Amino acid sequence: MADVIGLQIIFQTLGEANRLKIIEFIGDKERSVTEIVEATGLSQPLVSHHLRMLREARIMETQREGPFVYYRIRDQRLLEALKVFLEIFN
Amino acid sequence: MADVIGLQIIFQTLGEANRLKIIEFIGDKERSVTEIVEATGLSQPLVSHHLRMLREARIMETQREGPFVYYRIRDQRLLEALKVFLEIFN
DNA sequence: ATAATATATGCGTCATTCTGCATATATAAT
DNA sequence: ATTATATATGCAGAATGACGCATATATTAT
Repeated sequence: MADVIGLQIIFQTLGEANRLKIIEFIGDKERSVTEIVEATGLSQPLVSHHLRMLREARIMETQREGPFVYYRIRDQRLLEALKVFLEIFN
Repeated sequence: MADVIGLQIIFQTLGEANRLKIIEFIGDKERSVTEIVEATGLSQPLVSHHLRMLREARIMETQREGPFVYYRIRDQRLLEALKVFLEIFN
């Protein structure tokens, strides 16, 4: 169970309400920034800011298609791990 | 995958280096505050402070035995979940 | 080239959190 | 009661992070 300290950035990034909202909205799908803005009600710069953190933490990855940038969760096992956390802490 | 927002406190609490050190040291065992202080090299008040947050987040639970307070991880499945995170993010 | 839409970045401010230090409380022994 | 050890708490300063706003960059269409 060594190296847990390396997870600091991950948990730091997950420990913010708006980023969790974004993750919950994206789920196992792909979503453009605009879609995320509309779904969350956050300002576009704020969403971009949080998406950047999620990408830099390697929680999400992006794919540009024309003028749109689609975000998705990089490793779908993360969603399973989140379910485990939900079981542990109601 | 709803309610993920409820995990904010958990991830916030896990997203700090000293607390991760404490978790890593405790593992599946019980440890007194003094043992944690010695193992981490942190000051005793600082360790107490972080332990309080871990307890309030229901990540850890305590048991007093005489003058000692032993801390342990409340649900051992958390350790498995951390392993999954380590697999996802090297 | 200009305009329109989509996304990203820079900066200042406010709020939150970590830490050190001093001190308080709890338990046990003499 | 006093002393010693174990743990917890209060407060102030420093560091960090979120947010709003303005603006920059990228892409497509006219």
